[in-house]
Amino acid sequence: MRKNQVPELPNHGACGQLVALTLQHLPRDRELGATRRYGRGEEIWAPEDRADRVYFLKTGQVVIRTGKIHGRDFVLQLIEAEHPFGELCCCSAIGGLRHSAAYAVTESAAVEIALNEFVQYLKTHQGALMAFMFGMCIRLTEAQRSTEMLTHRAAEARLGRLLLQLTAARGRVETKDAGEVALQVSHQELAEMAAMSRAHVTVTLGKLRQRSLIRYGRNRSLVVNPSSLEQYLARGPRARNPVSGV
Amino acid sequence: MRKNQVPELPNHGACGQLVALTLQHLPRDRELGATRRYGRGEEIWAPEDRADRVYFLKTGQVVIRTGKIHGRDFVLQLIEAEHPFGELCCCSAIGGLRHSAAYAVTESAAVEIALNEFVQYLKTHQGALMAFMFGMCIRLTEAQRSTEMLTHRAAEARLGRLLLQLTAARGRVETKDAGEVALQVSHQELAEMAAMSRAHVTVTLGKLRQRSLIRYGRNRSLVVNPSSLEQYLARGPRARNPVSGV
DNA sequence: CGAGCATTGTTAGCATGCTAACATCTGATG
DNA sequence: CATCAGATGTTAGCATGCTAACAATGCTCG
Repeated sequence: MRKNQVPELPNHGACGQLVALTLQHLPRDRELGATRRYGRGEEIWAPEDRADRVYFLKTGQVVIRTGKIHGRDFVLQLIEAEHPFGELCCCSAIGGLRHSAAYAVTESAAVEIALNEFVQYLKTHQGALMAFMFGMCIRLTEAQRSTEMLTHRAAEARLGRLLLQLTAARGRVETKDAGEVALQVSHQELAEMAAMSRAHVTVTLGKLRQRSLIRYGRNRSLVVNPSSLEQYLARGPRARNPVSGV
Repeated sequence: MRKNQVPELPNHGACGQLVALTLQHLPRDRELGATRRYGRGEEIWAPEDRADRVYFLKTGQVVIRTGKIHGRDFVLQLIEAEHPFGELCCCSAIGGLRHSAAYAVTESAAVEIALNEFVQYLKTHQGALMAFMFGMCIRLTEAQRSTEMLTHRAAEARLGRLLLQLTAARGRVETKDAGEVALQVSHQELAEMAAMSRAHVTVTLGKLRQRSLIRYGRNRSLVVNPSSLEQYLARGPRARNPVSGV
């Protein structure tokens, strides 16, 4: 009785863009927070810093990692312009500390707001609070997909699922009819997201390319065919024959 | 400049209990949703079901999994009484579908609320919305910790971190002075959370037991010494000597 | 008590990902 | 053009987790 029946709510997949709280929803008059600038690769916070501020990225790109960049740690999240980051409240942070690290990928600027100030703002702006809450739901969904991706131990499964996630989150449509999506990402970056070695990413991508599930080359972006890839992964590791190359 | 300075906000770790929205915050007069009952092991939703309802668990326990229970899938989240689940809004769900599965672990009862009804309630109850938002922050933090745990490929690291997570989330204090925490969990359950095989969980727990980082036995609960374990894991896999047994 | 069942313990052999090292290719830079 | 840095491609050997199967233990229930 709870299967796909008549949709009770319109199903508009991309509505995340519309409802999540972004920089545009904050007051423009600078009464909230102050802008900070970061150079390429600069640390924004470290694991042992207090989680007492929220940021909204104005320009550039920011990456949230599981730990300091020179350790054996991985990427948790990529933040694009306009979006909030560091938004986990002090209460939810373990011991009030970050337990993660944030770095500017490229030269970046972000509005930094003290947590209590931000919470006060949300309390007095119902719409912003609602939007922020929806944004949190979206983040949580993404985090759960990452978790799901990481539970796959086989390289093709893990990397394949990561690609599907990325095409959904930040893909650029390549061919309308074939439904292909282009990604701008290096093997190194994929390795850090999928928690694999760079070498193994290269090898595994090569296998997917042989099967024509993806296309790429030096200096050309990675083009994914999500539906074929999805179908391939759904078949399960057992059902796969080696590529029948000759 | 952003290191540990004077705390700007009180650091009360357990405040999650106080601020997250639970069943207690909903109106008692049943104007919201209806109670449903589930038998032990019964499916509450499947991956292909529409994500158009929110639940609050009244009694029992519920588990959210990455997929149907007989496949090779794993545990995303455990839900205890009073807490909400299925709370990812339709917008954030991919294509409006669940992409996860929920099962009653034990005989359970839950209030089921249509999503639009719930959103409407939040819109008209500022406090509930705020509490719900904080709850989402907590969930997101937990999800990111799970992700971090899964990026560790070595068995001791992954399982050890899972234990630390569990002691923080649902541990029962065993000895006050030694700071030990007891967990009620089977090797099978640990395997499903850490995405390992059951046999390997047994072996790895055995190693941790040999090092006196944990205690357990048939029919006795798993007792963890979080600080020693934390310290042990922080040393890193390379620094470890084999157990100097004799 | 005895049978059945779930949990924990153990092992051999296999599959697969990682490390490390090096090769190739491309674009940028002086 | 020559050089360099970064990205991709490739391989051999090793480390480690998994599969599968079975043993041992303790609880539950007739």
